[in-house]
Amino acid sequence: MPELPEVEVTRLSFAGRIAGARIESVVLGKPLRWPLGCELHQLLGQHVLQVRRRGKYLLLDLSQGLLLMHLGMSGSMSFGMSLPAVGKHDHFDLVTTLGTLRLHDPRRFGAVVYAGAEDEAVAQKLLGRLGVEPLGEGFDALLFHQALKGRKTAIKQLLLSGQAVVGVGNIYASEVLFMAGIRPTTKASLISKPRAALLHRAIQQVLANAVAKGGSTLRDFSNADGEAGHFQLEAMVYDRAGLPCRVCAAPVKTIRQGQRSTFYCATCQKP
DNA sequence: CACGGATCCTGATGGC
DNA sequence: TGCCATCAGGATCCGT
Repeated sequence: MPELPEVEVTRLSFAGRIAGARIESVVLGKPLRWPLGCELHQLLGQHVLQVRRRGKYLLLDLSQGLLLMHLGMSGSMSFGMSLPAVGKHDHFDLVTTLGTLRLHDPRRFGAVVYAGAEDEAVAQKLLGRLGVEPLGEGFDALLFHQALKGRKTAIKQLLLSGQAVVGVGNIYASEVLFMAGIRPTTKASLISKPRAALLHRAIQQVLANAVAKGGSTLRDFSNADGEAGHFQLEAMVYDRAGLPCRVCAAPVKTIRQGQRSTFYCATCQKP
């Protein structure tokens, strides 16, 4: 589910309510992608100072360290004072004085990892090589064009890699390339400066709009209050194979790139 | 190093 | 309670 907009929508839905809370207990379910990396008692009594986001990671700043949370493919969170009983796919409960933050993740590609205050390496390993934030000051059109230079891979797969810019996943990769008029199979190195500028702007606009719409709910994504997103209703090409392009009415095409589905309009998007 | 593919896991869907 | 293949919003690891 979660690309940058869904992660940001999740963050916005509980960050203000958990700030200042004291951790009272932690309940673990089945193993997630990585081990938590600490004993549970190390978390107890710590306070949640604030909730930040880096790429698709949620970062809970604790009194003495950092809790990194990732939603993987199928994760979602809920937050409240009286959540339902722990279910089959609830794998992490952070019980605090202000409510319980719960990670629900059927496929368990998600993760919760603790990085102690003295432990720079843990966070560095997960966050150290991420590209720039698309909605931040550091996302510059010229630098973005530079990042495409020398990359032989298809632009869609480069976007997914998170090396040039973070947060663009499989839905929004197809969407931003449609808005920029660029064929997903185009080699990144062949994209001119003006077209890179179009793509840069499309990334900013599509992601910001998706956050405003509450993200995309294809199957079961919801924010920490259980509310679904609505961006998918206005997707231009994603999951629209064979349907008429919303601009030119030609049928939307679908291909596989790196074992992921890509959607595009062969008329509106040029190689 | 850059690239492409396999891989982790569970559930939904559709063809037979 | 049919069985099997395929696909699903991510990201790491491994071979070339």
